[in-house]
Amino acid sequence: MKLSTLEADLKSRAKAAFSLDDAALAAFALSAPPPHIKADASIAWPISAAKLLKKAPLKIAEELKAAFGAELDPQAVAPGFVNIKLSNAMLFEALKKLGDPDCFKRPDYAGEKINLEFVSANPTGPLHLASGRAATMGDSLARIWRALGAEVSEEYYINDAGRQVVMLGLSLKARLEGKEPPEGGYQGEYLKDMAAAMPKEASGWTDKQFSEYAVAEMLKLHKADMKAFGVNFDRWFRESELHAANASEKALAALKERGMTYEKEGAVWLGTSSVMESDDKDRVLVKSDGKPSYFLNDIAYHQDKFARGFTKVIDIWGADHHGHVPRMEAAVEALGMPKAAFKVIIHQQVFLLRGEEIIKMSKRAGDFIPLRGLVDDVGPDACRFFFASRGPNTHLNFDVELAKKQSNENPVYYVQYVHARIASIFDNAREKGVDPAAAFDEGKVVINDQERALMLKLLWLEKALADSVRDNSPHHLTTYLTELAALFHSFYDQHKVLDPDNKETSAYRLFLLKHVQAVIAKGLDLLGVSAPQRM
RNA sequence: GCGCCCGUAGUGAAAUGGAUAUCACGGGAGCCUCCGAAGCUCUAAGUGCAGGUUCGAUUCCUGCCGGGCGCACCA
Repeated sequence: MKLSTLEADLKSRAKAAFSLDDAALAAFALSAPPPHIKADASIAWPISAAKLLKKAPLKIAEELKAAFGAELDPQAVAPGFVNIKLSNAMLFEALKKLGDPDCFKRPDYAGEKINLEFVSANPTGPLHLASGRAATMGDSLARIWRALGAEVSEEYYINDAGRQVVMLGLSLKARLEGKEPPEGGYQGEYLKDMAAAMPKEASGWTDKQFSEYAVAEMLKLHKADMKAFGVNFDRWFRESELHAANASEKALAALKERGMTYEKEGAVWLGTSSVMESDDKDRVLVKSDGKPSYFLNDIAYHQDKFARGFTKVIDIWGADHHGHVPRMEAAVEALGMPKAAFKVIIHQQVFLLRGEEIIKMSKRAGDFIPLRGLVDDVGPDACRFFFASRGPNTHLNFDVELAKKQSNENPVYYVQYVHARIASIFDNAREKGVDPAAAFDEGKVVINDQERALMLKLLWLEKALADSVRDNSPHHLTTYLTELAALFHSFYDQHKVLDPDNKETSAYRLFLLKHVQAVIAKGLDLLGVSAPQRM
């Protein structure tokens, strides 16, 4: 029985024993007890239920304990915990369930179609380091949601229309002609490289052709960079697709029809504040020059996403855009979409340090650190594990030199080493003629403390995934994997797996390690990190 | 000024309101005749300040101090 199944089972027993409704049991959860408590799982619910039930917590714990039955060896402990232990048979059964490819699927994710948009950097320069954070978060979350049973489409939005793209084209043209980019153009070296590689006939191109060429080339770069980072987007969505379909006009018409707009001072406004009451002021949809605002285009884009049949539309934005969240939420609601179907995940920004100095990254000024360089230097595994290990709200100062120096001590290797070590043990078993899948008597094996800790830890993977989606962050998974790795390394140091004199123990330990290896591989895969056989 | 985010050991991080605050790097002391030492064991060091709520606060609330970001008919 999986821990989530066990939790549900115990919860329903509590529900029956105290004649309660679901709301009263909202806080009912299994959790891992602190190390000094000799139990496998712990329930703190009796303490929180004391007020509701008007009983002493410990009394509730005693009654809950009575409802659980003896096979879990439940103990009621002050101030009101119930601690349980899993029998060996339960442990083995639960471990075998981990092999099931669908074992993390949850019913509430069945039929969920999620559109997850992230990175979406402007195509005016190479991807810089900070994009690594959004890319890691987005792709890891997508993988985790898929493991839970959702369908996820990873999407990248390309602003390939508007003034910046014109400027990009003009800057490229200038470089081709050996001139400096115009005022407000892009100064970076990458346009010199691009100009150098252009076809001969380019000198006769129109400005529009330069723009299109530059965007197309930049897009190739972004795609290559994301691929090198292990992120595969399902859709690269161009802003120009929206314009070709008159999407902004349609979005505007929809908003007008729903009575959400008004005209003032020659512009068309959306009542994000006055009608929807979720923003601090109303926002312009059509500027007084008659052109759609960026906001309207963005609304059209989100309308398009919903029209494609997604049940959830999620954006990942840097904190520099957090002020836009209320207006976008209001707009989605104004379109008639359910509030809960749209979500913006905000992550704090990444600051780049060069020594003590903070680099103000600017594609225009050409001073920024490309993502590709770091990925090539330290590898995508170390990069992704590094970015994935922090919660979205940490304010991250990224020292490039330090990152290169420290890549050798990145915890990712500590975790990957588990996988490689176990692979090596299985190689060894084969060499010695030991059957790696030999049967053993589950009823007779003696499980030592470290093995028990390992087994339990494997079962808590479920919780790490649940926590990750709850907080929209994969960092719970990196923490979990590091803890699991520590338990393994400690076990490995003290216990020999292959023991020719004790075939039962060997078989049992190989069985255990097979599952440790599988969980490590699964966890790393959900982070987009490789699980090597050798290092 | 208003809004959002952050402040945990020397450094970087972890901890759905739970029990003795966890981990890595760095510091100190040890461990390779034995399946991979990218490892293990031991050790020193921490919740910005002041209140409040609570049986219980790193977590929630208020104020202060310190830092980041945002407050466009730009995209």
